[in-house]
Amino acid sequence: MNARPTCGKDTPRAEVQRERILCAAQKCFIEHGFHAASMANIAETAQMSQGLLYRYFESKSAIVLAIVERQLQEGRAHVAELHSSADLAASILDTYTKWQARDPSVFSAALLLEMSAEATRDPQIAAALSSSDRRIFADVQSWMVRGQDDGGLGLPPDVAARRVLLLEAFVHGLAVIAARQPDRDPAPLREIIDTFVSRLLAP
Amino acid sequence: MNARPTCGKDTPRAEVQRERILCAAQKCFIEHGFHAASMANIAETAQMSQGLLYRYFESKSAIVLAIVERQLQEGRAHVAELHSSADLAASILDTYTKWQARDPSVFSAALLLEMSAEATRDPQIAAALSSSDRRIFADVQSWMVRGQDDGGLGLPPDVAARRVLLLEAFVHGLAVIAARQPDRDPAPLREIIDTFVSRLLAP
Amino acid sequence: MNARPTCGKDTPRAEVQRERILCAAQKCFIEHGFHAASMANIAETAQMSQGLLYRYFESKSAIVLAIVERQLQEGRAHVAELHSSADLAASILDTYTKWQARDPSVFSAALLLEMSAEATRDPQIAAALSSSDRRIFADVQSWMVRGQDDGGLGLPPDVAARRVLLLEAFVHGLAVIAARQPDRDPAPLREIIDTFVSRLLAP
Amino acid sequence: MNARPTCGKDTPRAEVQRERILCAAQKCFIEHGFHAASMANIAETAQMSQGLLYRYFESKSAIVLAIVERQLQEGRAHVAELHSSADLAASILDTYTKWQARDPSVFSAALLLEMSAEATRDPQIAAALSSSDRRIFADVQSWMVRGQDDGGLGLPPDVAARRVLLLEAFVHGLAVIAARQPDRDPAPLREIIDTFVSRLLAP
DNA sequence: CATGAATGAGACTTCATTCAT
DNA sequence: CATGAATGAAGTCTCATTCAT
Repeated sequence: MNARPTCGKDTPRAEVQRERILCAAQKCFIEHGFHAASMANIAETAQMSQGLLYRYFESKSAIVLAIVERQLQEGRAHVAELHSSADLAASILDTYTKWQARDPSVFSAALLLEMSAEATRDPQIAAALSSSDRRIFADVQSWMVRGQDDGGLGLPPDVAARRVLLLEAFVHGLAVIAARQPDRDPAPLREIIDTFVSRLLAP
Repeated sequence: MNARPTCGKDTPRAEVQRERILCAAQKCFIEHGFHAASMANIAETAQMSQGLLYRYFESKSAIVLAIVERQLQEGRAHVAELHSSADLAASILDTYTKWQARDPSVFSAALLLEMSAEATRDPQIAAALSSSDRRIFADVQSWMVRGQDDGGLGLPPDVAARRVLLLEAFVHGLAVIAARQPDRDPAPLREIIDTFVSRLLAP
Repeated sequence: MNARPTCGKDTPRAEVQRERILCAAQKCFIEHGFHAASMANIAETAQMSQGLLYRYFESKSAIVLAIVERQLQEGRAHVAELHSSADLAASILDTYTKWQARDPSVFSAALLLEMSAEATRDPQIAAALSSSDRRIFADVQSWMVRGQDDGGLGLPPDVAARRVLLLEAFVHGLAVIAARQPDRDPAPLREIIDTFVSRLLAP
Repeated sequence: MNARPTCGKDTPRAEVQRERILCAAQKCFIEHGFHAASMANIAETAQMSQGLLYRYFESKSAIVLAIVERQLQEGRAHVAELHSSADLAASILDTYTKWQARDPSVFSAALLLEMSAEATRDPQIAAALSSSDRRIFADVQSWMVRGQDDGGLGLPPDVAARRVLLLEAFVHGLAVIAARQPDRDPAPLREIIDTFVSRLLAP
């Protein structure tokens, strides 16, 4: 019954292998999408046999979920930087630029969108996204509420809540634009980001 | 409730069949995603044999492409209504509400996102989206440029361009939010849409 | 979701195909056992593609179950002949002889044993066997209870019940012997069957 | 409850390991069947690595064969007790009761049946069963032939041979009944065993 | 025009077995 | 002696596509 009786340990080896698999999987998922990417694909990219994948992950959907959570973590990290940043606009622009460049190393607009679409159908993914979104929301809101001498914006909670939502929509919208318009001139983007941010932060 | 709400057009026989297939396909794609939906699925939903699908479409990906173009058309129709609307905010809210409700009749946030992600990988889809986006962009921009006595905003072209982009990002971002947060209270959304629109249209 | 939307019909064609598959499956199961026989095996024996098997049976275990029920039916038919037979002993000997000869056409001692063992683990098979056994038990018992002028034995029900059980054990035991001792001289078998039957039918 | 009830023999190291493996294998085979039980399963149950299994057994089928021989030995031991027993009927009833209870400690009706079915296909198993059966046959026969003052039955060899066969069929038949009818009331069994034995031993 | 039976490739997954450590 | 990571073949099942009817 139990496929991995003595393996689940957090031995460094196992962790390295999981990383290798997740790296490969991320690459494949970005390149082909969650469904079109095959385990054969992932195994080849990770330079291991297909069978070995199953020593470290119970199923393909477990890998998908791990990648989803990984992306969410990276997203949260970005956001953390973001609101600690002196220059919110620069940070958003940086994110957008990476999305548009399709740098497969870390972050991916396509994955963000596919994850979001998949959340519509897969309850596990929906739960992961929901939990992550709530955490990010709270983080950003608390930043906006914090006093200005603490690096915050000093907004009342209800106002902050609305602005977080506004920001969330805008940033996610940039992901859609990055995916759909890889050749777009980034200059106007810089401008609208600046506009948006300055108006967002205005009282 | 009715499976084919927009299908009853008075078209020659072949066109009717294509419509039936596309309606079925749309339903299936929304429900399962482009890859997870099968031809068997579509045929069953369209109440016809699988073989017949191939008389009207060369392959599954041809159906996908047709659906993509269909969605884009519907999107353009929405946008046309939208900027002719006296109340832009109400129109956006209406769209968002349908997205969140997952009304399978016409429009789908999940499909919008999956299409956008897929554009990253499939050149045909990318081309379709790009062409459609450009057309929408031009439409909306020309509306903004048009004089206020013509129902426009009377903005200079370069300013209009930036605002279109801003609007595009915002609306697409709402699709992401609708997909990821099906249980979210829509009240704050109404507020931020109002805020956004009023500031957007402001000079 | 539904793999065979318009197929389950009892068209003659479908019935023929199901028969072909079951014939092939029976042969394979007898030859290799339920688990060791593969779908590839069955498909090849039935001279069709593996995929086609799934148009007529939902899964391998559905085929196994169908074969189990088929064997049980054949068993019941044998039993029906058996107790209508003027010569019970000859009928049992005939069954034993077929078992020992491993005639793969209809009946199989190996399958009977494997089924019985599998009933220990698979609830569906257990249910099928249990239901069939009960029916056979009742049939034979009612024969024994029936008056002698009706071709029965005229036994009281409780006595009949014990004799049916005794007979059941003996016949199943012959299946084990047939499986384990393919080269055994059948002569002593004839004798013990005669002995057993004559003592069984004695008052 | 204890996983290795009969394992604690005082043997050199290697023998102890083999025993551990065989005990684990027996448990797994009873629980899942010969084919469905995996080496991973056995290793886990034996609390050792999979690799180690191969130090003591050449292959899975070697383990299967060893288990078969083990069961046969236990069977012979039972039979030895049996015919030395003052009360044959009680001994058979005891065996049947254990079979029906599916006491995993030593003996298993399911394994007996699966072994017998497998003998139909695997020559090695067939040979093992055949040899064991012959030995048991001779044992029991010689007991029946022995004089009554020696604890035997004092039967002539040819009569004895037929009675052994009869007994063999009956006892194996009980195994089938035990496997197929786990919920059967054991009372009638006691009665038919008594009947059978008393008539068997009668001259 | 329409059907749906049929195919073959390929998907995910399991497993007996080997081997470096 | 012992481990458990690794492999590759094989298993079950799905699916886009074709074709005789």
